[in-house]
Amino acid sequence: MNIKALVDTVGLSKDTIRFYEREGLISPPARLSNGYRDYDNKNVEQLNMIILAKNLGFTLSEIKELTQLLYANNLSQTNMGKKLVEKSQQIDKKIAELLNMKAAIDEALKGMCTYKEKLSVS
Amino acid sequence: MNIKALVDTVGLSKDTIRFYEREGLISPPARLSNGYRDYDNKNVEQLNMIILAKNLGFTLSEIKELTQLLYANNLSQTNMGKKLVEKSQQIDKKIAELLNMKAAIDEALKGMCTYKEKLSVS
DNA sequence: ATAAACTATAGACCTTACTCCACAGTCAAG
DNA sequence: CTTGACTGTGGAGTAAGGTCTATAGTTTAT
Repeated sequence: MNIKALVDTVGLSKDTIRFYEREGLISPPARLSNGYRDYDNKNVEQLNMIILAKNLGFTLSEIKELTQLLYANNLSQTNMGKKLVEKSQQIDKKIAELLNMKAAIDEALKGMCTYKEKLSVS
Repeated sequence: MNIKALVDTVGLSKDTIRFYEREGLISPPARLSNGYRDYDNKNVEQLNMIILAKNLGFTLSEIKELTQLLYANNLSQTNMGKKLVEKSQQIDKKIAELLNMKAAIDEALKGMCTYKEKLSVS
């Protein structure tokens, strides 16, 4: 698939996709005889993972590490295992923090309801 | 409390704290007669919330909106309620995405284990 | 065979979120 | 009453993460 199709599939700009390639966040796509890039499903998967991870506050260098763990086959197994467990724990922490924030928001909402009740009683 | 104490409490640099003040992310602290800032617990709370939210991938302008919702008293109640519910849903979505990523990581870990088993059998 | 749409590279430019610097006033300890 | 740690302001500088522009080759439809 050419870059236009990829842009339409993942919703990133072509500049961003090529920037990610330069930065080593996605595997360099195959090239056609004319020099055009020819992306595959793995690239789509990688980009979707990047979008997800970015939205969750991971930096590009963290994402680079993560995608390399998820898509590379050439890392030492024990090393990789250690890092994956680490990432998994990092994610658990983020989930806990999100629950925390949600609690603060719900608190604020509850406060508002109390206020409204007071209004409707008086 | 002066800025030094605040720095020691929240772990941000003084430059960052003053930057957040300029950007309207925290309430402007009271000033002593000599012009020094005099922070209170509300400021500490606000900064902790900012740290949390930043770590979760919210931009400063999103955080500005959020903290204004949580700490301001001068917003129209219905408007505020709507936005808080919106934020709450946004957070639910992030949690779902994190669980997704965790699944991908666990998948990779499982794959590794299978690989290891094969090795130990052969 | 030419216009319109696509692709490539290289490098300049931009925004966000800090971070640092210069210069000046303030305060507490010895 | 000076030295060292603190505070203030304004403005320049920096790193990350893109985004845009110029210039040039390719392909498809008419």
